[in-house]
Amino acid sequence: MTSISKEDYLKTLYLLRSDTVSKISTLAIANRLGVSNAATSEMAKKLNEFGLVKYVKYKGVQLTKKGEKTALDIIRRHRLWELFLMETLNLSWNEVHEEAEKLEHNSSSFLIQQIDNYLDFPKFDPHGDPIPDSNGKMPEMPDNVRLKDADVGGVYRIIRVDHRHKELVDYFLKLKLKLNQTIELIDRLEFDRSVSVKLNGSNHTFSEKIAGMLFVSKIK
Amino acid sequence: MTSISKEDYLKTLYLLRSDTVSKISTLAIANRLGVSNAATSEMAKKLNEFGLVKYVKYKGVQLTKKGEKTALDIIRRHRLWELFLMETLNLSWNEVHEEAEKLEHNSSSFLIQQIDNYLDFPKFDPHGDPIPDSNGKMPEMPDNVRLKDADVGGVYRIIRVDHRHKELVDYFLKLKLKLNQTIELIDRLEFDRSVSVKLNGSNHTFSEKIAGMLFVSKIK
DNA sequence: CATTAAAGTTAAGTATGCTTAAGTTTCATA
DNA sequence: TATGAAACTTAAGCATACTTAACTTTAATG
Repeated sequence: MTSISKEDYLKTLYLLRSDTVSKISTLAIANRLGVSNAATSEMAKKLNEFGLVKYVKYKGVQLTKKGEKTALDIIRRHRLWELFLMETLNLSWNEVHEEAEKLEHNSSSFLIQQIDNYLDFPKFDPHGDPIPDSNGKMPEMPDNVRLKDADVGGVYRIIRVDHRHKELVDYFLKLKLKLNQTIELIDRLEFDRSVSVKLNGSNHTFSEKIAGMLFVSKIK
Repeated sequence: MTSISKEDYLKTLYLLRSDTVSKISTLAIANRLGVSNAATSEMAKKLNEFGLVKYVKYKGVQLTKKGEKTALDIIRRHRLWELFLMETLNLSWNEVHEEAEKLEHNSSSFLIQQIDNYLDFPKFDPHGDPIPDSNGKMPEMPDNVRLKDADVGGVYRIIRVDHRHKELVDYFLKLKLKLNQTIELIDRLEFDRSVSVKLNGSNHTFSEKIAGMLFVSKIK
């Protein structure tokens, strides 16, 4: 009834939605998955028949409760695999994502439970993304903002990194930037909204775009 | 060029061949993979085109050097995954095989190298099957015989278990039978060729069929 | 409010890998 | 050495998931 492709569509629907938008356009899904629009329309129809999404022609695709449950399960698998590979094999941020993309579709529920257990039921993955529990409940994220929106003079803790851009993650790795490190927002240039920060005792300047990829939680 | 199905056919061809027989009938492959004969004939044709097997109609299928290389790589992946899951998650003989059947097709070469490294380049998997190295070289098995063919009065070490039958592996687990244990062949009934053995300080009787599933190496 | 570009859908076609049914080859044996 | 059963192959058809090309709907704009 499901399949790797279907799982990918459902996961993508979950990841593309926001607090305000739950209806996703077929174009957005297609772009994210790297397939044609036509493929997405077709799949939307099928997922609708299976009761996994609500799909109204020309009006976008929306996860149903049932679809959301499946999506959360896939996301759980993905994030647990990432953490497991980092913990056991010492892989880096950049090495685990691609592996997890495949492993998430190819392990039994039993195996996922064993991994969860081994990791002692973690709430966050190595990039700071929350891991749904076995009932599909997402842990609460601590209060956080993107570094680009943080207050000048504030002291923050890095709690999450957007890791969709390999090159950027490589850059972060080079800086030895890690989760839970303290980061101080020294200044922001209004000219281009770039920020100067203090991290690991050194000063760095991040463009607004880069600062948009770091999520931080205020310490003081 | 390859695919999960193709990998499974190649692996099966490798596992079905013996010292004397390398041409495998399409029927044998079909039975092992649980697909129809027709599917196997079709696939044989395709693998032949790819240069992975030599296939002559009505005469069976035989791995080429290139096909063998791929087969060995898949077998390597399978056995490394089995060992890795047992070592890290403490899974049992019976729990790792099915997982490895999927994982073997869904992990990068890089990940497999990392696992090999983590395990310190093991030569044998948890069932005693040899693990090809990264160049596709199979480790030599120690001299061994099936327990059903061992000498009465001999003292042996268990070095390999045929684990294709779940029910039998469960039985072995219940007996706490493990690799490298000492087993003594007390007697053999000519009536049905069943054997009495001493294992873990207790006596057991194994049918010829069961004794055929245990590979042992003579100690004295 | 008509127009049109962008967004989205449908249709036709492809590749993979399976099925069943029909047909062909092989080989043991009478 | 003819023959029939078993082994094997081919043909036709199906499901999934994709493509491109043609078409339809939507919605922003003059």
